[in-house]
Amino acid sequence: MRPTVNDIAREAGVSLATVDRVLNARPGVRDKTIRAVNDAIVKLGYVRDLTAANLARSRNYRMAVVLPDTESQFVQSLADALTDAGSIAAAARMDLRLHRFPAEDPHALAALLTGLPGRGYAGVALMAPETPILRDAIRSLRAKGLPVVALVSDLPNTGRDHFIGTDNRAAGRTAGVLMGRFLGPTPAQVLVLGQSLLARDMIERRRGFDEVMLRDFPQLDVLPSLETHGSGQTLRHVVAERLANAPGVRGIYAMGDGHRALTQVIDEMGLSGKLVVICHELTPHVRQALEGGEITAVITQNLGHLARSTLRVLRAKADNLPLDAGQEQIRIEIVLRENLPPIPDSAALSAAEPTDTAA
Amino acid sequence: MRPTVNDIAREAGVSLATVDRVLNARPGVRDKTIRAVNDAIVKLGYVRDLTAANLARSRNYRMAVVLPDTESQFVQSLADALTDAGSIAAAARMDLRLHRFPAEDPHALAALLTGLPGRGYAGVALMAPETPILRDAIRSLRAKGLPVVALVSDLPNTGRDHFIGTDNRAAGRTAGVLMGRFLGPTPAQVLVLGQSLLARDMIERRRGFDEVMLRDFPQLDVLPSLETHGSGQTLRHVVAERLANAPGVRGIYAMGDGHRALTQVIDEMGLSGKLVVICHELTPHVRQALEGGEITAVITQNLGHLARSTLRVLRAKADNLPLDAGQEQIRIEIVLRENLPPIPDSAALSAAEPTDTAA
DNA sequence: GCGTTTTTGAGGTACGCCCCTCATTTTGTA
DNA sequence: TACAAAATGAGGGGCGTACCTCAAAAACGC
Repeated sequence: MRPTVNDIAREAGVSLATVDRVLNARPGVRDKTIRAVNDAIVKLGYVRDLTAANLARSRNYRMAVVLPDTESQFVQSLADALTDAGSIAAAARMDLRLHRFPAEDPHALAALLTGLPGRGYAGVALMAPETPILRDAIRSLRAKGLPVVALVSDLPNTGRDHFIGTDNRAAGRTAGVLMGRFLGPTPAQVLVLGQSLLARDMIERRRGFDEVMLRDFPQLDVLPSLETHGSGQTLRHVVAERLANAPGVRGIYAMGDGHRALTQVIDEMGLSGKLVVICHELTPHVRQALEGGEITAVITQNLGHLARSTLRVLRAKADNLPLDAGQEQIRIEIVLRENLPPIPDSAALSAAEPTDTAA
Repeated sequence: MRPTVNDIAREAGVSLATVDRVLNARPGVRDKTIRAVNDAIVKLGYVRDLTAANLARSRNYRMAVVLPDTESQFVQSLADALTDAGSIAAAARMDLRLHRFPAEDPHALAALLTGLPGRGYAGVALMAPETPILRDAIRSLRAKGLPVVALVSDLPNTGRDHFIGTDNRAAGRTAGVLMGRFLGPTPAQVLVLGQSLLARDMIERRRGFDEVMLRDFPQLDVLPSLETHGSGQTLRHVVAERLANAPGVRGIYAMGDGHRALTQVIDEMGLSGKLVVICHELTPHVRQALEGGEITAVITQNLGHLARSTLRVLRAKADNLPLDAGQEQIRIEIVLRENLPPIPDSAALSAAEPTDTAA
């Protein structure tokens, strides 16, 4: 049997009330007594039963997740992953609420954020580009005691409590090595695409990519980035034009989204499988293109993991508890056709339930 | 506020006792009443508070983890990861016990396993090669109601409840593509090492590797596997001899362990960075060799994830609950020097704790 | 309508912990 | 030594659920 608070009290020769005071860091206990209790805790190997503690506290965690209203598959997949994770975490008194803001409107975002406190929220997770007005909004949230967590793209100068996502520079470097090694020693040109060169993650990816290319693969000529501004139309034109005019192009690094348009151009020009194409984020389209051969490799992050990590971090921050750094690290994953993770069947129930609410 | 059993009782116009009977599928309730209660549950959106339920049940989960007593870094890292995960899960009434068995003694293993029931265990996770006697032991465990989970290497013909690990065939394929693409179009020879060609995982890796090599990289000549039988000595000799006599060898695929010896040979022959070396499992040695350039790429699985997954699966099986298939999938990770995950500092406490036991 | 069986209600205790109050003891200080 | 202040003990109510008992009510068969 696991030891309980009562066992500690007996072992330490103090009352339950004192044990409670020590465990919950309440004032009015002599150092000597504190030590006695802690000794008993160590001796008995006591571990507080968190489920019972939370039950007693009747703590619940309403969390806001704020995402841009982009219709991109990535954001959509992220939202899905968060919703999934949230519905499971509901059993642990989590209550996740998704909010969307107009992608290009920092003021609307700020208004949304400042409206959050007072509505019972215990924390906020946020995916957004950094702007001065956002910085202020985040500061004000934190001043009101709400932890703020940056999602996918970091907000380093806002005082956010935590960043959940990959190191984009390292991701860019990884794309670089793959590109370099896959292209081999023959000189070639590499096209780089990104919807906007202002976004922090794009800049960092590009920096990491260039770093490796310059250092390790001098035979490769990396062309200046092409901006697509999120438009499939633009991307198609720009890429088609480049591929037609620069016959030395043997690799494409797509830093942003617009994968569908890219795949189309490649197909139309009959170049599927003949180029090394590396992009980010394993969305359904990208998965298909990997299988089809239009895309060679994908640098991605596990959105399920990211979503669950978000919930754990928000919760830990709300309770002011430490994090398990190893668990919260979002890895940079490399996906090729050969290690494409199978799509888990959502109906993978491995056991029946006595009643349909028990799970 | 989340609805509770009391709310259901009120809504359905029945007593608490009846709600309890319905929720826990106890006998003696009319169909009509059951329906009324279920309607109330749906209407209020009731979700049973699992933590409170488990508390009331005073359910605890003593789980056995059985590993070979190999001194390999991989098994050691796995044991560490499991211990870590176990100590965290202790807060959720988990009680993980590690057992080791003599690696080459199936009888000792079987004896260990058959001794487990009756000692309060609720489940077993096991990493071991499949033998007939093991099959029987597992069947007998399951007959006694203990779920059995295979770790790292699957035990498909034993009726185990679940397998936690990667698809070794796909891992071999992944190693194959990397080898092929990294070596480029120039003809070359590839050395394959494995400690024993009888182990299921080795066979599957080799099969996946060959599959890709034959199909996609005909210019590469994959030499027959060399068996090292887990001896660093043997490995050193064999590899040195081959490298000296076969100047066309430009790639090494190390399917098993013995990475330390391999790194040494490569260093001694001044071949660091000149060969494409691909191996499995990111142990501390391998990490070092990746940074040093002796090893080019590693196919690995996240042991922290694997350990946590093990606990979740054991628990779900013990409670006969469904699994989140997506979460429990162990991915095949590709690690290069550029995306080497940083070692999380174990003292990465992001917040102070009132007492050192509260987490 | 009777007795019998089945269904339902009422209530209690427990799980391990949190959080509060009030009385009592101990400690430190003048 | 007396006194205030600090530390400790004792105890109760609660979180949401599980599981038990016993009595009361309803449904059933004849």
